[in-house]
Amino acid sequence: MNIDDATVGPLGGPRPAQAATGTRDGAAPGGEDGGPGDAGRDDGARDDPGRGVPEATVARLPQYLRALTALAERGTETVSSEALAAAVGVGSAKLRKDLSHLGSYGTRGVGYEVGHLLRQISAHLGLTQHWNVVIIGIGNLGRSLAGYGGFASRGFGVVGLYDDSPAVVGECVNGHVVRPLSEFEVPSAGCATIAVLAVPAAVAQRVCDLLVSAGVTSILNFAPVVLHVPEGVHVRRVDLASELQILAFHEQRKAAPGRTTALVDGATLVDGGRLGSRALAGQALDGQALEAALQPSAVGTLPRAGATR
Amino acid sequence: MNIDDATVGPLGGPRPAQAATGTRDGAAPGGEDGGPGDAGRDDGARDDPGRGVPEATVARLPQYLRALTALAERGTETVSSEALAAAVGVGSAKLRKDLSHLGSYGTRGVGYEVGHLLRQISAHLGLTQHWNVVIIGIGNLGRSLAGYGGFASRGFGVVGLYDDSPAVVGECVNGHVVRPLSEFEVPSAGCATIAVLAVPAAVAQRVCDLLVSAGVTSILNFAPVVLHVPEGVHVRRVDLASELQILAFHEQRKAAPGRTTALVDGATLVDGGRLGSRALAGQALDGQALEAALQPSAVGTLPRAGATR
DNA sequence: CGATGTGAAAAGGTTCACAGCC
DNA sequence: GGCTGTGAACCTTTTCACATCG
Repeated sequence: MNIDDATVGPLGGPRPAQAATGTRDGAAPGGEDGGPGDAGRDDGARDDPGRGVPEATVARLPQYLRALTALAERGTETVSSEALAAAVGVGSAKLRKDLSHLGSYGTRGVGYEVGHLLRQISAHLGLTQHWNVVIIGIGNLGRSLAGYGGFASRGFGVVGLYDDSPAVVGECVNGHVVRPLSEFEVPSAGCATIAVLAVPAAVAQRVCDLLVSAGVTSILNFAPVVLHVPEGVHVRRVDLASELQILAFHEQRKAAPGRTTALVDGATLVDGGRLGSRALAGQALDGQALEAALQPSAVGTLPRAGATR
Repeated sequence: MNIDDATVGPLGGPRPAQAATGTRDGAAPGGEDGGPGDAGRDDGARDDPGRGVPEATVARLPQYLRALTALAERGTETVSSEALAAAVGVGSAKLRKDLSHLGSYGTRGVGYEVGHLLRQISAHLGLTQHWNVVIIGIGNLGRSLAGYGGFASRGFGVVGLYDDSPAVVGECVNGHVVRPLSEFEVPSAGCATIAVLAVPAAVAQRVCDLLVSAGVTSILNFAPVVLHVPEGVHVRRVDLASELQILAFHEQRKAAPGRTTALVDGATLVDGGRLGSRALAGQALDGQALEAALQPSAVGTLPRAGATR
C-alpha cells in the first residue's frame, strides 16, 4: 500500500523514459503521446492489406478468432458475417469492415470459410510463430501465470521467471528456476518476446525500465500503474480497480437518473457526506495485482440455467 | 478446454438475451448493438455536467484518480494539467477536456487543487457510496478475489461468494461461506451491486443469464467469452489471451517491417508452414481465467534500478 | 503572465446503403 | 437471391489554438 514515486514517476524525480503508453484504447492507435508532429504515419505501403489495420480492429481480432475456433470445433464449414458478428456481439457491417482491412477472405453470396478465415486471422495476429513469455515477479500472480498450461499449447511459451525477493529466487516453479532480475536477458536474440509484469505497483516502473533497457518491446502490465516507456515499446495493462470503477460509474448513473452526482461545485462535500480526503479515493489495488491461473473447481454443472429473462 | 455453446451462444441455439455487450471500447458508447434506430440518445439533460460524460473520458478517470492520490500522499497541494497529464501519459489538452466534462474544478493561472479534484472525480465515479461485490465461481480466481483486502478499504466490499461445485459449497473462504448459485440473490434491494464472474468459459453465459435475471446490472467478466446481455446491463471483460494476442500483433509488425504477414491469399498456408487447423488457433485460455490476489513476495528491493535508457 | 476552459478543426471509428459478385 | 466488400455519411474522440480569467 506504499505508493511511492513509482506510481507517478515523471512528476517526482528525473526519469529517462517518456512517451507514456496508457492502457487499452491509447495503447497504440496513432501516437498517443509521441508528439503532435508525427501525423500521417504512412511509413509503409498504404495499399498493402496487413498494413494500416486500425487499432480498434486489432482489438477485436482475438474475439473473432475465438468465435471461429468454437465454430470450427463444432464442425461448421462456413459462416456469414451476420452470424459471426452476432456471436461476437458486434454489427455485421463492422465485422465485414474489420475483415476487409486484412484482405478479402469471404465469398460473396456464401460467407466465410471458417477454417480459412481462422488461419488468416491467426497469421495476422502473429500466432503462426512461437512467442517467448517471461514473467517478472513471482508472487501469487506470477506463480499462477507460470503454472498456467494454456500458454504452451497456444504459441505462447513461458521461458523465464524472474524475481528479486530472496525468498523465491532459486525456487523451482513449474519447471523453471526463478532467477534474480540482475540476470535478466531477452531470450533468443530479442525477437518474439513478451514480458509479463506481475510486480507490485511501487516498483513496476523501475522494473519496466530495466526490461526496456534489456531490449523488451512488448509488456503486459498487471500493476495498477501507468508505465512510461520510450517510443516503440508497447504496453497493455490489466487493471481490476479501473474496471470496477468504470462499472461503478455506469451503475451509479443508472440508479440515480436525476442526480448530478458531482459534489456541489463551490464547496467541500455534499451528496453522501462521506469520503475522507483520500480514504476511499482511487488507487485501489495498489501493490496488488491480478492473477491468472487455472480454474480447478468453480461452477460445475449448473443446476438449471433458467435465466430466460 | 471444452468450448460448448456457451462460447458462441446465439449461433448455436435459441437464447433469450440480446444486445451483446463487448469488452472495453464498445461497452457503452452509443448503442453498440442496440439497433440502428435509436440515434440521438439525448434522454436526459444535455447541459448538465455529469450527464453525457464521454465513455473514453470515463475510462481515464480511474487513472487520474490514481495519479491524484499519489500526489496527495506526497503532500502536493496543486497540480497543473501539464504535470498531471504527464503522470498519466496523456496530452494536457485531453486531460483538460476530460475534466471539463465533469465541471470546472481548476483555477486559471494556477492549476487544480489536488484534494478537491480528487474528491470530485471520486464522486463522479460513484466512490462515495459503498459497493457490494459478489463473486461467482470460487476457483483459484474467485478465491483470490475473495481474499483480496483491497476491496473492503476502497468502497468495494465482498458480500457474497457463490459456486455450484459440491467441493467448495459450504466452505468458508475469507469469512464468507460459499453458497450454491441457486441461492443467489442481489444484496440490499438490488442497487449498488457488482458481480464478478470467475467461472469457466463454458458456463459463463448461463451463469450470466442467471445473474441478470436476478437483477444484476453490472458484471466484471473474467471468462474469455463475449457475454450477451439485455440492454441496460453493463459488462466489462478482463482477458489475458486477447491482450497477449494484441501485443503479438504489434510486436510482429515491428519485427517484420516488410512482410505482409498474411498467408498467401489464395491457398492453404504459407509463411511459417506450421499452424494446424485449430491447434494454435485463438481461443486461448478457455476455461481458465485471470486471478486477482495479494502479492506477498515478488520483487522486493530492486538491486539498482539502472535502466537509464 | 500563466494556466484553464472551450470552440473549431482534424482524425479515427462506426453505420448505412448499395454496387458487385457468386 | 444472397452476401461480401466498400464508398459515403455520421458520430465519437483527439488535437489545436486561443479567448478568458485569476
